[in-house]
Amino acid sequence: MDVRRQVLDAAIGICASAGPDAVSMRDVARRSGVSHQAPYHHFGDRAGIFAAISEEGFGKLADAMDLALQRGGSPARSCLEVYLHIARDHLGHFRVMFRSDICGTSTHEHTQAEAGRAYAALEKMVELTLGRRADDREMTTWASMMWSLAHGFSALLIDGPLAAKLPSGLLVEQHIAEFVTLATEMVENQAKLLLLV
Amino acid sequence: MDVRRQVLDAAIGICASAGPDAVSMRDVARRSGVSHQAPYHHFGDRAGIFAAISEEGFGKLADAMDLALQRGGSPARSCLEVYLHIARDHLGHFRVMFRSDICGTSTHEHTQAEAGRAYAALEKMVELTLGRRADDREMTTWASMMWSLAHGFSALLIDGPLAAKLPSGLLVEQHIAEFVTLATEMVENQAKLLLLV
DNA sequence: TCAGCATACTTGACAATGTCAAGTATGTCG
DNA sequence: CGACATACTTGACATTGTCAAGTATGCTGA
Repeated sequence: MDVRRQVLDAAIGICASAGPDAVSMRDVARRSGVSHQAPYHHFGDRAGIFAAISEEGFGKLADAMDLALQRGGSPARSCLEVYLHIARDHLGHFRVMFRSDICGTSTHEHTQAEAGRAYAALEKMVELTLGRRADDREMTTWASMMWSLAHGFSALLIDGPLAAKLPSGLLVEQHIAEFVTLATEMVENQAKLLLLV
Repeated sequence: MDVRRQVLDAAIGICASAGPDAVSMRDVARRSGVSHQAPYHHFGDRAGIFAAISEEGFGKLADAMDLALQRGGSPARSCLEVYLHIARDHLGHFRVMFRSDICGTSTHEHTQAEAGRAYAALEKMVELTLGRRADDREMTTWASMMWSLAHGFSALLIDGPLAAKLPSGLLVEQHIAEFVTLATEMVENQAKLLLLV
């Protein structure tokens, strides 16, 4: 009944199974049992669908990070785990979220708002990890570093050549666990070191 | 005269300016002054062009990393700098190298060989940074971590939302320098710590 | 009650694209 | 000289994104 939702879900499904490039306006319309122009009414153009998927994805990420930080435990570890979890469990969203090229000119307003919420959670996590306030400069550097760890690993594992490089017999889940442990430990050691100086 | 090279360069240029999705067989043929089927002779299909670009890109990366490691200095810092340099200076290649979806089914043989060379350089760098041999398990974890730092940062800075998050007045070059310094220091501290235990 | 209007679509058309099929010209080699 | 590979070209086809113009349905204010 809800055409918008059906079209969106069809697109998300295709993104997860075959990637965003395989999403076609006419195909998602067909799958939703409507005419080839119905999606245009809800999303404007092809980029509009991707912007909507991206918005939803960043929303999920922000919510999950907020929740993880609220729950306590190591902030760095929690956020890394959440990031990887979202990337793997919402592959359709994740594959779109960082493709600004297909989401249209500088993305929609709502999409940027959700991305902003996620970035705010990231900064919160950095502050908790550092154990003190940081100025703009240091905050940006640390946020970039944490984000790079989480995002780089997700990207390389999901669509990149990393999965193929795992030694035989090593499960992906084990590798993820070891990565998260090393990254968390390293980051927290560095934070401690900075407190001492 | 060299149609293959002309087509490839046209495609690389479009990747750099508008992204791989904007590359069209007929367009690159037109730009090269040949018929719309000439590129098919050299590359088989659209994916073939991307596989060739990817091969060239990984080749450049592997060469640059080998050279950097040979030159001495901090291996971690050298490789991070090289990775960022390649990503920014060969944007057309970089945007394709990790898009396995558009490079065809599990990519071409040659492409994988070049990617393998780059990965070997990465492992060499990890070994130098750790200051000792590591078993498969530890090597994979460390390689993932270093690669994630370099790749995540490049991806977020170039096409992701990171560039927009820089505090006003902070140049991209400055941010890169600070990122590299923090990441190098952190990684090397962790390596030292592991040697003590 | 009914005209006016917004919402949620549909049908029809068009240029552009990826790719298959079949041609042609230019070597090169036994 | 003839067989064959290389490097193209011309022609066709289904599919795509999108513009333009229609239609049906529900609300809303006079």
